[in-house]
Parts: sequence; C-alpha cells; structure tokens
Amino acid sequence: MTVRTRFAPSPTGMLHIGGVRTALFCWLYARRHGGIFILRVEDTDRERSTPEAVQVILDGMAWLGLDADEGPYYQTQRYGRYREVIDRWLAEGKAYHCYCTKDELEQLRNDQLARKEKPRYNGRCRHDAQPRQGITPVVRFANPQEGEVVVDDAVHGRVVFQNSELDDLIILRSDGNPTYNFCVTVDDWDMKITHVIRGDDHLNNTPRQINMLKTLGGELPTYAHLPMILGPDGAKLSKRHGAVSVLQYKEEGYLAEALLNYLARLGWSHGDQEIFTLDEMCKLFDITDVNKSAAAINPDKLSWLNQQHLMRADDARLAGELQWQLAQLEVDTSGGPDLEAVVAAQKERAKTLKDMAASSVFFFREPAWYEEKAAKKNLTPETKPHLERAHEALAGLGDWSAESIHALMQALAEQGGVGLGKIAQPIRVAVSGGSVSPPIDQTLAILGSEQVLKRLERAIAFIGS
RNA sequence: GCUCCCAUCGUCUAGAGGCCCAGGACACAGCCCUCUCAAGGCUGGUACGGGGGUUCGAAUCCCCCUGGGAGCGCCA
Repeated sequence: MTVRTRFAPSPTGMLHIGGVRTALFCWLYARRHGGIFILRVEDTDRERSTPEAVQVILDGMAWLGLDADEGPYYQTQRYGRYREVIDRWLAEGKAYHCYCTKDELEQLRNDQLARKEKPRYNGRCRHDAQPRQGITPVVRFANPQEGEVVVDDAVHGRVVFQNSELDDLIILRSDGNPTYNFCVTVDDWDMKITHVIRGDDHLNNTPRQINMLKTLGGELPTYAHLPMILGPDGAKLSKRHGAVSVLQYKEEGYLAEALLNYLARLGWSHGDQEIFTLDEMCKLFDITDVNKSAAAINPDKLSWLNQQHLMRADDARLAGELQWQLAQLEVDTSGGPDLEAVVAAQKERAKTLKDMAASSVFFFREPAWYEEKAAKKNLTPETKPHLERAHEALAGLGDWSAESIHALMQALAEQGGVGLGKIAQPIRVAVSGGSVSPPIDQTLAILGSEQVLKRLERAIAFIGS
C-alpha cells in the first residue's frame, strides 16, 4: 500500500507557520515512505475564500520546496461528486432534509446553553421533516445515535467518543454549498488518503468524519493529530503573535530549509540532534517521534538555526539571495566585488540574509559617513600615522590577496610596536564606516586596492580636518 | 456548561520503571580563542504542576485535583 498524505489548507487567510508545519509533516511522511503528497485547497467557504490567498499558499509551498505529487485539487471543482453522494445518502435514508430555520436553531442552542447542556441539534427533522413554505432545506447527516467511535491516533493513541455526544451535522447548506466535514470525508475517501495528518484542533471532528466514512463504506485511514503551535508568549498564534504569511520569512532573509528545520523540531525530535538537512529529515522523520503537547515559537532559536544553515549553505546560491536583499536596499552589485566572496566572508556572522545585506552594503558603496563612536575612537591623530603607513604599504603591495595583506598588517604592527588591533581597527572604520566587518585582511582583499586606498585617503583627510 | 486533548529548565526537547539528586539545544552569565563582529571551545544557574496510589524502586504506570488548549457554526 502506497502512503498517501494530503495538506488541505483553506484559502481564507494567511498561510502561516502553523499550516506550514502541518504541510511539512505530511510531506515528510510521504517522502519517508516513498508515498504521494497531495495538495488540496478547501475553498467551500465562498464568502471568505480568495484567489489571492490561494496564490499565497502556492507561492509559499513553492518557496519551501514542499512539492506536491498530486494537485492542487479544489473542492469547488468537485461539487458534482459531493452532490452525487448526498443524493445517494438522501435516497438511502442516511441523510435527511432539515427545515429548521436559523432562528429556531439559535433558540435551541441558547436554551441548551442555559440548561448547561452541550449545544447540539435535537434531530427534529430526522423522522418527520415538514417541508415549509419559503424555506430551502439543508441536508443533515444521520449520525449513529448509539455506540462509540474509536480514533486510533498515531500521536495521541486511542481516543474514544460516544455517539450520543454527536449530533446530525449539516452537510449541505441551503445555498447549495456542501460543508467542510463532509467534503473532507468524501475527498479523503476518493483520494485514497492513507494518513490524515493535521492539527490537533481537528481531533474533535474526527468521530464525525469516521461515521461518514463508514457510511461511504470506507476503510479508515490512520489519523495523526499534531499539537498546536503557539506564539512566542505561549498564547494562541494570532496576527499579533507570529501569525504572519510564510513568505514574510523569505523577505526577512530566512532560508527555507532553516525554517523547515525549525518547524520540524516543534513537536518532533530525533535524539539530541538539532540541525537537519532536508534529506536527513526525509530519512529520519517518523510520526511516532512526534509528541503531544503544544509548542511555543522561539524566534531566537529560529535565528540561530538560520545562521547554522547559512554557514552550511552553498556560496553561489547564497550570492543570489544576497543580491536580492541588497537590491531591496537599493544597492547595485553589478560593479563588484564578487558576491560569492562577500558571502564567504559574511555567512557565519549573519543571522539572516537581510542582516548580511545590511552589513555588506559597504562593499558596494563607499560609506557616506562614519559611525560616530567608531570614528571618535579610531580615526584620531594617534591612529593617523598607522593609517598613513598602511596606505603607503598597501599602495605598494604587488599581490593583493588576503594572505599578503595579512602578512603586511602583521609586519606593520611589529614595526610600530603595537598589536594588530591598533592597525586593523582604524582601517576597518576607514573602509567600512563602522567597527564591525569580516577579518580585515579578507575585507580589504574583497574590496580591492583601488577602493581601499581611496577610502584610506578619505579617512586620513577626515582626521586632518 | 458539556465533550475531548495536553502537562520535564524561560523556550524547544531527550527520557517508553532502576542507566536520571534528570541529558541536549536556544537564550542568559563568565572564561578561552581573537584585529572588530561572529563562529568555535569550556564552565555556570534554572525543570519532572500538586496530592494519592501500584512497585523493592516512578519523570516514566493508575486515580484525583489544578492549570492550559480545542471542539460544541448553514467557518474550515
């Protein structure tokens, strides 16, 4: 039996990291078992579904590399099929028309709540549905009234629900649109989903879906309900607390594999390992290693992981990403230096590509000013001689490589009877405008002699004035 | 209110009865390395929610309590 999993988002809002984590686990599980991963867009809510939201889902999945083997399927394109099942159930008495009005239902609900009962449909139309003037009926599923439903959940274990707790849910709205629980059931059945991996919040829907699946005559898939992801403050993920579009992470300079690695470790673990390549995750992931409790997002750890992945990533690839980030800062990189060289020098000292871009601007554009504190400390009459000697020595340097620059710096320090820092730091401020940069030899090598000499002259003039 | 789920450092987690007076990671502090910033190395503090059982022995099993969450929609 081939494993078949599906990610079934509804295009009513952002695709945020909660959804992405679910998608990731579905995808990983399929990949791990040589199965099929399906993308299905649940757009039966005509009111709130938007094409823009669909596009965000597609773009997000593409960026993350969570490629679907089938789909995307759209529920709105499967209405004929839903209709067919409903008609059959109606004919077989497994579903029935209900003429109760929204007001009546509201009333019933309030009464039950007042009596401290669980609000549920009382089944009034189940046995004697009275067609009423001007009311287009909805269709309800006739849920079994006795017995129990057992969910054998891959992460939660055995969970039992009493049918007496369930009511006859609406499967077809009066406007002709089928509803969520019904569509999911039919789709999972038709698409031969073997493993339903989704958020914890669906555990309560599962017995209803199982009852309908049994009516369909279906074999039950394996269910795996993932724990929720919470905001950094431990509260539910909301717009104020981390529920931003996944594409925003791309813009902020996170690597897809770092985000995925981070998300995988929210609920899943493999011993003490923290850093995983995509390949490793595909090989090691198993639903049995997923835990049951909700997890809060920790932005610091995401940053750290991103840096770890940045350090391990290919320079050429990163160069492309860096170029995009620099373009956002309106920095033209076409005049050099070589982006890959910059990446090599910067990638272990940046949390994100955005940070990397910000601290790399000086490679492409002469700093417009010096950081006040850095200049005050390093561009002084005392350091001026060092800068002048450095300028002179560098101007005469034949081999402009990090190695020779390093040797030259060392010689300069020795001759001056000072530490390397006394020489390097003023130069750093002179060429970068600030007190932070990659090692001075690398920095100068990348910058090129022309720029270095020019900037040194400018700094010397700055002190002199 | 009813039903269901969950509960180890601040956070993510390891732990499937003795290997645990609880291990790793992020963050934090200190030290080392060092031309800055990082990276890396070392050290440190902080956790099994509470109470009952079961057992020779419980973070691990059972029960209760407490706390958190989800569902109860002609939303998904």
